[in-house]
Amino acid sequence: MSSPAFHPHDHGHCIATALAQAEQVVAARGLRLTPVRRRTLEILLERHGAMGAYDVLERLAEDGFGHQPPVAYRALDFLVENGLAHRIRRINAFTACLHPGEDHHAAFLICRACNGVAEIPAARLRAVMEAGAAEADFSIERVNLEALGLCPECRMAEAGGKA
Amino acid sequence: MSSPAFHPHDHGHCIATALAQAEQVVAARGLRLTPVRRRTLEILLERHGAMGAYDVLERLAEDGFGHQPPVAYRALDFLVENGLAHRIRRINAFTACLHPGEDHHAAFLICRACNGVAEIPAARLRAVMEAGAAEADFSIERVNLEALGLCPECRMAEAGGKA
DNA sequence: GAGTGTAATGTTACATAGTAACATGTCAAC
DNA sequence: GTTGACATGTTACTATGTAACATTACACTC
Ligand SMILES: [Zn+2]
Ligand SMILES: [Zn+2]
Ligand SMILES: [Zn+2]
Ligand SMILES: [Zn+2]
Repeated sequence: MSSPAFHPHDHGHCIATALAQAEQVVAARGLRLTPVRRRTLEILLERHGAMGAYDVLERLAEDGFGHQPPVAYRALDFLVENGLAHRIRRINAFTACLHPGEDHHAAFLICRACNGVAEIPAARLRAVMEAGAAEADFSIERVNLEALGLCPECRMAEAGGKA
Repeated sequence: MSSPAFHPHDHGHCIATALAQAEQVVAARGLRLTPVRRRTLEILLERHGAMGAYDVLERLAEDGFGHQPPVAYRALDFLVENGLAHRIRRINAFTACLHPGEDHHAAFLICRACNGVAEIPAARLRAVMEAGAAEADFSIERVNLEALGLCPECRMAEAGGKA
């Protein structure tokens, strides 16, 4: 199964399974998926896309949660630390993880036009990276593998716009 | 030759060749390595490390250049656009490129303790990334391949510190 | 060698992103 | 019902990055 992110699919299914798995992960670790945290995850799950912390915050505020940056950052950090979301450094944004629980190394395809994000498996990438690091006697702790470009839809739109 | 960045070496040589190559690249493109730009590159070249734009700016200001952020960002952007420096998104910083001119895709090993940065070849990484993108029908324009961890020296220091 | 166009530099002012520190609330355990 | 741990909220601030515009340097023309 390749990433459905950029293609039509039953996204309700994505959301349902991601939430269910999130519950499990959190329970297994003896942590709590509190209202803010859950809502934050739901917001991220609305699209296969990335959202800035301040956009998330705005949504949370609308829902009656706090209005200050730490409210969003704390929830987002919680999700990231527990593998329920990923941070996309390239665009200072966050995206929900589609298959939390599975200990995976992910890479990201980021559409510069629509902020869409697809998560692709990165086991091989990680391995190659580790090999390079070994040669330099460097010990890797975290990796960020991100590609910026155009998703199929936005590529069409750009090509069409020129015509 | 593996990356010398984290090991003792004749760094004057790194600097000299990088500057010479920079001159060539810029001349070949009909651009100008003006004083600010050159000085910015020299500052980045002082170490195999990453510097934030504001740190660079401070140094530039000391040398009599402007004191405002755009001064640094413009010079840095020029260097990045022409392959003379790289931007490290993970830590919002910039690092000099060690072999400009050669059209290369680089990955970076970033020491979280000393901000040291080693550039490693990323042709294979890029290829794997492209393969993943192809499956998702995504067209890549730029990639960021970064690993955070500890360089050999800082790893020793940390291990030693515990003892 | 004055005039003109372009690139580069500089400035002000602002936008966006992220965090430290502390006060308050919640809730389970004892 | 008190304690302790965690979660939420706030204020206030730091850090990073840009838009917009004024000024300067310099090549090129006439
Ligand atoms: Zn979906
Ligand atoms: Zn798109
Ligand atoms: Zn060197
Ligand atoms: Zn180090």
